[in-house]
Amino acid sequence: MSLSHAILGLLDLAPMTGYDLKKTFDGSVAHFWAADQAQIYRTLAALVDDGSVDVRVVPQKGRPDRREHHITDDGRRRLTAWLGSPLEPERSREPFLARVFFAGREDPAVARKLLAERRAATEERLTALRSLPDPAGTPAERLRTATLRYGVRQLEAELGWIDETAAAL
Amino acid sequence: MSLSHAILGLLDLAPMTGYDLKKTFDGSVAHFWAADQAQIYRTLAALVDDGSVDVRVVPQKGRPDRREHHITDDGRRRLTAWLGSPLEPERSREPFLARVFFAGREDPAVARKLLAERRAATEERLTALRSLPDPAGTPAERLRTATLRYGVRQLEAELGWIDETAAAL
DNA sequence: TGGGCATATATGCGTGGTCCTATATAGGAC
DNA sequence: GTCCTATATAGGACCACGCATATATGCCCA
Repeated sequence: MSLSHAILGLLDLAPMTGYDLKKTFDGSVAHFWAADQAQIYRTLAALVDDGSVDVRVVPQKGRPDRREHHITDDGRRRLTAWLGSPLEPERSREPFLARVFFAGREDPAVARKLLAERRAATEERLTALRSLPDPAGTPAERLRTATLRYGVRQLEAELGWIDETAAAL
Repeated sequence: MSLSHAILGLLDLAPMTGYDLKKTFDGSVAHFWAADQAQIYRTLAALVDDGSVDVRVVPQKGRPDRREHHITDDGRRRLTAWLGSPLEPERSREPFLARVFFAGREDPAVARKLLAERRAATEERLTALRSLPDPAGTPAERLRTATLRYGVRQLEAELGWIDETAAAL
């Protein structure tokens, strides 16, 4: 359940409503974490239950009240514990590679189409990543922008592999 | 539900029991797909239900009967349809990058430890990948080994990023 | 007046998936 | 004799998640 930790991390930067969190996930952390709106609200409720977060209702005129979620000391402790805990082994799951692996039973055109489609998608994601601001500031900011550079490197490596593989067909 | 397609793909290469499939997932396709044993049996049952696969029971002495699963013509059609269908957009979920992103609130030692741990894990996976045989044979075999080279490229890119990022701390 | 968009929260349903445990048998190690 | 490993299958509990949908309101634009 890394989503709860990601939420704690974001609430540590600033108190937010579920709605704010959704926008943040879709914006500044989309390159490494996608979150469903319903799941955000559910996880938020669980975090309130276990005391990691508390809610302050801010009335608004003309709009539903903001239920602003603030991280608690307990929440900060859990965040710190997570950041210091050993890395969980990641289990791979890459549908694209699965297709490549099995594409051999089809006409060569299928594999070519696969690679071409992926190339387009990868290029698109690369432009999206590169257009994001990359100012190196405080150490904390540098770590955050490093996650963007990670994406750029991975995508560039992928383009290289696609071209090599397509050429070998 | 890519697992069902991965299973169909493997059964297209050779008929197998659930047990065989588990070994295959842990072995030759582990670099791009991890599968839980219970989930394999459940998915296999679903594939039998929808006619993609049929079972031939092969009695054995001293061991439980082999329930050998064979792909049917319907199954082959579904496999082909999947291989030709448009790529699903992949939603990212990278716990490691999430940690890096939020590590800024901690002592610099935390980020350093994070990168060092990841470096070791990445290096380990690289050696595992490189030790696998890589003979270019038929076009189908070349596509399968291409998925290994994909992993090598990604891991190498990651090592580069880790070193760059660690140096910038 | 009506439509579309932004703000804001929440439930229900289904499903894919992980972990744990149970069952059955044989061979080899200690 | 007991324990471990390999072969082989499967159910139960639980969980995180994705998608669809509902509700409420105010603003702007046509």
